[in-house]
Amino acid sequence: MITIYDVAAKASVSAMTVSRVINNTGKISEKTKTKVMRVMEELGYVPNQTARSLVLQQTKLLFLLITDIMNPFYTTLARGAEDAAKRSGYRLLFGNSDESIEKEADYITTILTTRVDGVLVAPAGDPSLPHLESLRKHKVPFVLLDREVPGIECDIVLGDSKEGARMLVEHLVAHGHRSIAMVNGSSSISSARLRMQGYQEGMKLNDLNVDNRYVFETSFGTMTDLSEMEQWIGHMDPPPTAMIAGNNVLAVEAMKLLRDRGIRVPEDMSIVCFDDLGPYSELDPFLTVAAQQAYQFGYMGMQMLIERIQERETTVPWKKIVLPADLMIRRSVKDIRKHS
Amino acid sequence: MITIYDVAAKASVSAMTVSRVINNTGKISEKTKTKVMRVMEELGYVPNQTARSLVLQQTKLLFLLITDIMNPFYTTLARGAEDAAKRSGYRLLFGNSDESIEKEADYITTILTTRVDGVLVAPAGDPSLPHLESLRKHKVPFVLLDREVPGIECDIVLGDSKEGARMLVEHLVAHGHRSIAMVNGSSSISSARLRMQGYQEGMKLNDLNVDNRYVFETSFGTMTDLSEMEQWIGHMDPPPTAMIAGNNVLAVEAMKLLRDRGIRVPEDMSIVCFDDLGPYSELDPFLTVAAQQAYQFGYMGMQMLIERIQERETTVPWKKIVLPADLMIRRSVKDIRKHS
DNA sequence: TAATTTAATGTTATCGATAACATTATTATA
DNA sequence: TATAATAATGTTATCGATAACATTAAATTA
Repeated sequence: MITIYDVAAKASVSAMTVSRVINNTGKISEKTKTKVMRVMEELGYVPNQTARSLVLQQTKLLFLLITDIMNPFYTTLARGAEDAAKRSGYRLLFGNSDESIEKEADYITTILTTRVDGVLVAPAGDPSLPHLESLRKHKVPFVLLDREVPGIECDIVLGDSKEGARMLVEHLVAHGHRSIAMVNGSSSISSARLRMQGYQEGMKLNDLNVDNRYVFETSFGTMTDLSEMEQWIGHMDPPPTAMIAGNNVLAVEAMKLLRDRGIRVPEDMSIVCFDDLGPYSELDPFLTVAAQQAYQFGYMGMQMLIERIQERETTVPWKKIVLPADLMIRRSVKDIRKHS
Repeated sequence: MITIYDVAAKASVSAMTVSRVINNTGKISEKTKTKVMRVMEELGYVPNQTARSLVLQQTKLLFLLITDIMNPFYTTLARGAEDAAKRSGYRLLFGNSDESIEKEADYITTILTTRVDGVLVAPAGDPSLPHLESLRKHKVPFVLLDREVPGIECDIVLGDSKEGARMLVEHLVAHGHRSIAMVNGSSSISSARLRMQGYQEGMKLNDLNVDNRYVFETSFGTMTDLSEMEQWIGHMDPPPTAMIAGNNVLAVEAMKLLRDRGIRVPEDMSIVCFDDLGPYSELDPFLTVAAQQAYQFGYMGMQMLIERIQERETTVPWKKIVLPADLMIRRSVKDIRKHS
């Protein structure tokens, strides 16, 4: 491997001079600069980031930990994070916890040993607390995405889950629905809890009662076992006229199960959900969704992280950004009002 | 930051002894081992991977470079690669070139400076050649995914693009279609070229002629400008009865454009494509596809890469794995045969 | 021209770990 | 008990870069 010393020797200068040329620091004469650059070119020299990181005590690496790489919400978010990282000269490492606390634990270890400069993390849920405490203890700056974790204070980018869910209820009610079910992710996840609250509040505001048999809790993740959900969908009697899904994955899965039973969307059942489907929003039944600004989650989160890293002051208060959800009305809700 | 020396001091041993405990090498007495482990625990010591990488001359980091993080083919592939990497104790860095040679160049620089142990790369196209030559020159082992690059010999995992395309033609012909269009990715990408060849051969085998007005070339990537494609779709006269898309993204985009013009799938136009839609294959129009084994691409590619890294012999010949495409017949093709 | 800046380059120590060799402690054998 | 063998631990050099300080060369000023 070509090192800075090989370059130095061939250019008949010291390693330090080469270093100065590379980093454009200090004073170097035009002549030696040109000579060194030519030699670097000739030898195909590439600086060793590992050695650099060791002495500089920074890796210029950031880490993005998401919970479901198959979910367009997170891939879009990843694009945003990537763009923001690149703009500031950081490179991005990346991991996928699959909504599992155990896999998340592995990644936390990786993060600590890799000495990344900072972490963007969508936590698997409330049990992520010890992981975050571990990051805090080792002074690794981090920003949470999408989910709060009780017990930890930090920078965070959130969606307005409660208001979004209320909005979805209102939309259904406005189209005449009064019997509305809810499939949601685990209640150990803050966004799921808030969506549930928004659903309940929305129902109450419209004098509708929340029937627990119409509420089902499972996992937000792709590739989850669907048998229990299938049971639930088949056993609601009488069936609701509409359903809210806690995220896009659940909506698509619910739809699949409904179709298996010969129930059509939206003719026999209306469905709305949180999060858009990315490029697949164009596929029938054209889901009506409370779209979250996935790209912004990643981009703004990354900006906050980088600011925090570059911050010398440790006294700056934690920042919290709440992004509104945007109702995209498409075609998965049937109007069942009795028109006058 | 807690270093190995802090641990050594507190445990009243040398750094080397601590190192031996960490790596479980050499001989250490039970007593000191326990003591050192307790001290590490107490101090919350985590080894510095950067320092370790510098002396060991390996990072235990691998890099996966894909061309479209929004495409379920690549996210599924990424899952496979991640699983295989983890099984062998490697961590995975990740980048998204967005089908752009320029962004790819940036990532190549990152890869070289980061001194990763190996790279899995889905090249942006034939112009990726210098990037691969650069990896080769710096002795970074790599495995190509999905696309060949003329001029470079290496390990590679491919899909059987030509046969897959022929299969799609056959399927359409079997349903009475004789006027079949093709939207494809750039011909500077080997898989796109082979799919085009498969299409042409399939047509000839059925005594159908390939009308160039029915063939359109654009980019495989999500978020590409669609105006030219829109033009093309609107100007085919007479319109074909069926269309083959070079990948899933193009199929979805084509469908969107068709719908904008009031053309229904499959009633007015049949569509088939390469690559499945992941979780979104359940959304109408239930695309009939030549599904590639995306997860296997990632998993097997990663295995080949790791074998190559651990290989001491440099004489082992390059390996080439060709995975067959699997025809998933769903509902996007209309049967237009005149039944007897 | 000598003295003083300032520009240009070099030397040494360091980051945190481990390899290779060195030493000391312990046990087994003669 | 002396000696060899082995177990346990320690010391030093090294990976490739850069910071901090040191030195030399060139330019400026008195």
